[in-house]
Amino acid sequence: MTQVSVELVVMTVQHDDLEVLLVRRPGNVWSLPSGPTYGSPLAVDAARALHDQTGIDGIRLEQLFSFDREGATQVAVSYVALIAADRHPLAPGSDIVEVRWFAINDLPALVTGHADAIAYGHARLRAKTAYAPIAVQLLPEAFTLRELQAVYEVVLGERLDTRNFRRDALAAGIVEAAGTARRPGPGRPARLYRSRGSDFSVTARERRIAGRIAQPSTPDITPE
Amino acid sequence: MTQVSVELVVMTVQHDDLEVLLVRRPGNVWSLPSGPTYGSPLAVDAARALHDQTGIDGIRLEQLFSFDREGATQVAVSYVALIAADRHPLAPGSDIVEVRWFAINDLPALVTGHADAIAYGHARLRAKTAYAPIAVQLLPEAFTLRELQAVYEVVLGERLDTRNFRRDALAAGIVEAAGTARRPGPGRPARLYRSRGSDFSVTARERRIAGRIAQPSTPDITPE
DNA sequence: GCAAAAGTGTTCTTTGTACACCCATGG
DNA sequence: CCATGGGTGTACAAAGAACACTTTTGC
Repeated sequence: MTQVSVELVVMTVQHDDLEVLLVRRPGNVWSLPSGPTYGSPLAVDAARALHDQTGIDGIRLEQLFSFDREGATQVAVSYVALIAADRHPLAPGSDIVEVRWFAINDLPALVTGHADAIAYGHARLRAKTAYAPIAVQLLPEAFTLRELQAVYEVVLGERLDTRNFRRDALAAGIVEAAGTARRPGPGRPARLYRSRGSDFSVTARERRIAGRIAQPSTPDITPE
Repeated sequence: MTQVSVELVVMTVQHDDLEVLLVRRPGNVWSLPSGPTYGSPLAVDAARALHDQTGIDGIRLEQLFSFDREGATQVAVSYVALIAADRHPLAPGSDIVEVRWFAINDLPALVTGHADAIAYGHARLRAKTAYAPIAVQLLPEAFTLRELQAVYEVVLGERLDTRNFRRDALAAGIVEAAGTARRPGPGRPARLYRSRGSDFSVTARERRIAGRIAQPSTPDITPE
């Protein structure tokens, strides 16, 4: 009976904030990019919807949750992704009037249920922080440790201690030195690092935060 | 286009082993209990399939993953549960020839993809161990700490240190004393405990184990 | 009195957290 | 020479891991 649709929670770090990608169809409120399935693998259908509606392509998607919303006749399989906004110019698709990044703490009115999906996507992202080198994919090939830390702080929504962060990031071996930056303005020039693509865990406070992710409000079934 | 089905990874601890519930339809190999959707909330449809095929009722389901398997025209939304086998007698449904618990390390030939679903369900269960009082729902109202430890050991597939386990379980405050057991055979009689329903974390090795759960092999989409 | 299971504490190591000052540069 | 941002180390607290013997009972 039930039909399947896909929807995407695509996030970025920009303007010192975590932002989500939203689209607006003519005469509608904002919503997550979403679309029907065509019988390809779901993730392929999701990638297609994303490409058609926002112009974004070639990103890694991770399945998030399948929502069966009150009164909906469809099951929406959602995907999350974290990308570098500046490497993915936006191009609204034909039935889309607007595509835009919104700060996750300052969302516009949304299609029912999409706010939940975003919240859950954010939780998943925070959780991954504890064991995956998430930030690295957001930064240019070479970056400073302060930039890396800034990304983590935005994703976690929490200030990190610089000394501990550096110690942990270096110890985890995700980065290797790559020269020295020559940024404009005053201040000592920073060292540059590049990703070593290995496994990561900034084992500290992130792990605590990561621990418990409740499922979104699909009602539990517990009769009697 | 795509249709939705539901399937269930229902687990128990029995015979010193973690077991999964499987069903067999006439002329078929074993499979997870599964069924179509009827437009009710998915979890309700899942509960119905479980009840119709196995006779099991009234259990708490948690969404696991949505599988879109190679060549399948359906998306299978899977659910996990952990129950006490002895409190749920099995009653094969009308189109089922056999319902049985199988040790998770000794599964029969299965419908394609179901082994993955089981493995992922097991991983999820292990992960929950770190922060949820999972074992308590498997034991009778009053139980000994050794019984509780045995459940954890089976779920984690790992031997735990008795002294550390007791310290942590008591410190976590999930159990309270409830008299003394008088089990047959030699040996000092054990104290009984009952669940206090509070939150739990046997914070030790479980957390390490819990950390990383990779998604099952839905192929990642990463063009270019 | 011995076999069987229950119960109990301490030490060491690792991980996490808090915290304040000097360094290199541009203007 | 000062404002700006980069970089560094140490001490304390908490959590985890390892480890062996005594107690209570049935037979």
